[in-house]
Amino acid sequence: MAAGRRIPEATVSRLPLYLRVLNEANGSVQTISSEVLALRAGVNAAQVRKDLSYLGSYGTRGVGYEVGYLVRQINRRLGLDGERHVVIVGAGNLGQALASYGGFPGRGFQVVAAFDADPAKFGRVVGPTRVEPVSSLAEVLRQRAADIAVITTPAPAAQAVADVLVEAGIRSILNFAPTTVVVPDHVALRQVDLGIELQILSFYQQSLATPVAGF
Amino acid sequence: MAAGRRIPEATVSRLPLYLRVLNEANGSVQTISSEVLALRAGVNAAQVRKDLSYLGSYGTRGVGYEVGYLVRQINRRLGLDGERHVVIVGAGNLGQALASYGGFPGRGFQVVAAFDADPAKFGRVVGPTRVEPVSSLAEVLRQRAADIAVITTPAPAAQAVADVLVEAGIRSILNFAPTTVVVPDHVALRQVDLGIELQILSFYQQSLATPVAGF
DNA sequence: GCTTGTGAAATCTTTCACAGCA
DNA sequence: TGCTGTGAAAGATTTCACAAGC
Repeated sequence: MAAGRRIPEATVSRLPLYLRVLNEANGSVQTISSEVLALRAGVNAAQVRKDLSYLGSYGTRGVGYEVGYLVRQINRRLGLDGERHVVIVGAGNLGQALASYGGFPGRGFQVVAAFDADPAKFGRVVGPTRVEPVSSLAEVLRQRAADIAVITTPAPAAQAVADVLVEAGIRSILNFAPTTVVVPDHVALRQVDLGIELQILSFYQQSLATPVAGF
Repeated sequence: MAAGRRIPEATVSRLPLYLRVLNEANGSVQTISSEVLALRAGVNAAQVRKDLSYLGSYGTRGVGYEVGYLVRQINRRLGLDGERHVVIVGAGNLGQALASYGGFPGRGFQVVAAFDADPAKFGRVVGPTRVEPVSSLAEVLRQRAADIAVITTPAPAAQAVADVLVEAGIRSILNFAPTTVVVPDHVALRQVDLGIELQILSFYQQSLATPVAGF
């Protein structure tokens, strides 16, 4: 009954997590209950049920959710049906790491190109492809029907790269450069700052330490 | 007046973002208004003011916030005063990328060791250190007074590594392996799954595409 | 006049609790 | 009986709007 509704942002951010748990469980079990799924995902069971209810009524009362079927529904709803072509701009350490990242192929993401501004890196093998000059970006993007671009350049280059990507017609950008880039409304943008993760962790650590009274 | 209160989780997750903007602005201006800070951080100005009010009343009405002073207050509140020693477990591509990640040194994080299970990698230079055998983990952790551990191993090894880390007395863990690890309550844990970022991006892209009517 | 700091309102998210169905 | 699906309650977060202060 909730099937047609808009999915809350908080739910969207948890669906990939459920997907991960479901894929790990797949093969060993046919069905999974909200309770088990919640336990493995580290959330509350009611939350799992509410989240999944936004996709539709895909569970069976008294039984649980059919794993394979649920995986397909979540994938469909996240827009992860087909294979997606990813290009990586910036073949430094992080770019190389992502190009050969194990978590991509199994999830439908295929790295089809990697770029860098440094001629010394041209031709070097990174993951399933080779480094190409950033000047050929626009052309290669079209040739290989790229869907998603990942920016792993140093911060000062990020905005210029984003501009070229947008100009070349890319619609999704994942930015790992530790600086904010601005894109037009029709481009989906997600920013990830690895340094920030460590800073937040520091706060958690501190707030765990402060009120401790156990012995 | 709000200075002593508990800081909401949502606020904590934005403070590092403000820190980034402030550090970029530092030097070129003395003070910054909530409006400018909000614009550059991509949030609402009222939100910036409310967030900063949890730290105390550090702004000046009619003027704004003194940049250097605000940076120090945020750092202090996040527990980022001193230098923190980071060890990286798993010297694959991602581990190497993090070891030489530019975003760490300027933020007070120093990589003091890197480990791997593969003897072929022992001694290899990664960032400011060399790869050591994971069997020496506990000993090295204590020797170099490590504060934070980053797990960049393949998924199957992550839990075992986390167990060793906890046993060796580490109090903060950042896990990049695409699997959930479990640690005792007194350990601060943060999980980052790079694949999930791409999946969420796919959803955004799709939801942008769906209701479009512009021309 | 300009910008902060903050109650109060609006909105979003989580959790509860139980009816409904296999 | 067991587990989903979901209204309704509780809680958290965001936004508004304006008094207070430089």
